Amino acid sequence: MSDEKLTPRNVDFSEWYNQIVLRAEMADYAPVRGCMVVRPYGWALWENIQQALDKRFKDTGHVNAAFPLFIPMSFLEKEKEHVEGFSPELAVVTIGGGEKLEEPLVVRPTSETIIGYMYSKWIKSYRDLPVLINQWGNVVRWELRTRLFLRTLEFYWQEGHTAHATEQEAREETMRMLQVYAEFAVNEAAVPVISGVKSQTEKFAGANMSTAIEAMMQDTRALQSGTSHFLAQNFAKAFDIQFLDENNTLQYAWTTSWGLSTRFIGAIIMTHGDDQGLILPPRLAPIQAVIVPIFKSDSETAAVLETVTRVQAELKAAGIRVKVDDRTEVTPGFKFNDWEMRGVPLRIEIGPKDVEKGSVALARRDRPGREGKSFVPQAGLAAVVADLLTDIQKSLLERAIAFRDSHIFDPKDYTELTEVVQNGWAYSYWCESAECEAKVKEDTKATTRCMPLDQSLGKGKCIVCGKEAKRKVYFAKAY
RNA sequence: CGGGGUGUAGCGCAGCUGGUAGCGCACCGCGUUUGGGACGCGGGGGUCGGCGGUUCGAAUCCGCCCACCCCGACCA
Repeated sequence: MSDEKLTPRNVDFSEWYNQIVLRAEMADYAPVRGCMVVRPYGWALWENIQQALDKRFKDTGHVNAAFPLFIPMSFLEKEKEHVEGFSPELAVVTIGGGEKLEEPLVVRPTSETIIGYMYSKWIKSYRDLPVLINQWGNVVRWELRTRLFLRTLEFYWQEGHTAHATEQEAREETMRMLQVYAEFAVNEAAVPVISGVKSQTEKFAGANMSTAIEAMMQDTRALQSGTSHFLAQNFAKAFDIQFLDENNTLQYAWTTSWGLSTRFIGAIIMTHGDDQGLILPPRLAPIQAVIVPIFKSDSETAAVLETVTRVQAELKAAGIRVKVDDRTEVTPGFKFNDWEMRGVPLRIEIGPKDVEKGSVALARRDRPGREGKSFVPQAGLAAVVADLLTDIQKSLLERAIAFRDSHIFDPKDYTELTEVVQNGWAYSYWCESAECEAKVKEDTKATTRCMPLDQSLGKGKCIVCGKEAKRKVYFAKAY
């Protein structure tokens, strides 16, 4: 697969990205426009993402369930903003079993509506609340322009849908899950994110307030990598999710929804990858260490393979995800490049010299060439490897933070803002008017990404119009 | 939907002054190789996007259609 040099990032970032996805065998184009096949290596990464997130969801009291793929068209129409937001990108089934359907079925673009319908059946009392359900599944949005992982017609994700007795509880849930996403991104994927509130124009169709984690890719464009929405009583009213409270008063529930998709794989690729290929964070990497055996003669082969097998067993016993590349049809040099393309964090070379000296050669993926190489004894290798993986994880995060922070600017005036967003993000006061937001978008193609939560409120002038502004927002070109 | 482009082997391409298809990589077999993308020999694989027209003869010329890609509008 990895038979040629990658297009370097600084030559054509998009091309670099596409080549990595294909050559690392993360995904491939499907026969239907805009659809992709997630290949085993890409899916293994997704499974590790799922595990890391699912644990966090369970730890915060959520349970999993599965709702249908098809949603009656009329459900979408019950929430005004929701249908306006999603109708242009719906896939609709009109024929089933050869018969024209009474009512068209929408292939779910998101499941607020059908889950809202079910919640109205299940929720009758304050004692039924909160309902904290998540589902892992796929959805379809008929996008015009697609990119592997970043925007495909069909994508895999999880969507959490919760219902609460009070506004405060629902708001807390919205923020809790935003925090879960942020913590996951930073600690598992080494993707530093900025979390905050979306503007009214950027929010989810049907939400009162949307929040998101935003990550900076290496071309400085922003990638919304996870969202958490406070839906107020909008869907509860549309679907009659009502309950009797302690005082026997009928109340509408307060709901939230939150999601993170296979798009996150794109975030990992574009945060960490280099001109050799992918670099996966050790905590999520399907293969954390790959052993490349090296030998010439038959007599060497036996000795090398014996050592390789023993080292493999020791690492595996230590809980390290290790693979031996025992292919005989390609040379070690080919394998080095191949595993670099696939982003395996650590390579272990074992050859005749190592058998003789009782050593192995280690090469860390995040530091190319001689700098990342070391020669260590076979004795106690598992501990050394574990420490190295920890260090690689840490280094990746530090590097990504350094990149991000060196590309965030505080422009002095509007002219400077229009300049900095060409190669970075601007963090500026904004009056929160749609007009000023639209002006920036028209002049620069940059949009508001999010307004961080931990701001001390109350001072500053809008970078666009000069009026009083309460808080700052990130302006950036986005995916 | 507007502007531009491309369709020839799995991928990338050549052939386009008409004469019945070729190169590189990949793939299969054998042998030699193996510490940074090995080499030799042999081999398999193509309705030339589709339909129609011109012609003795079309990958090649003409017409229509289709698909995909890029730019824009739109977007998790």
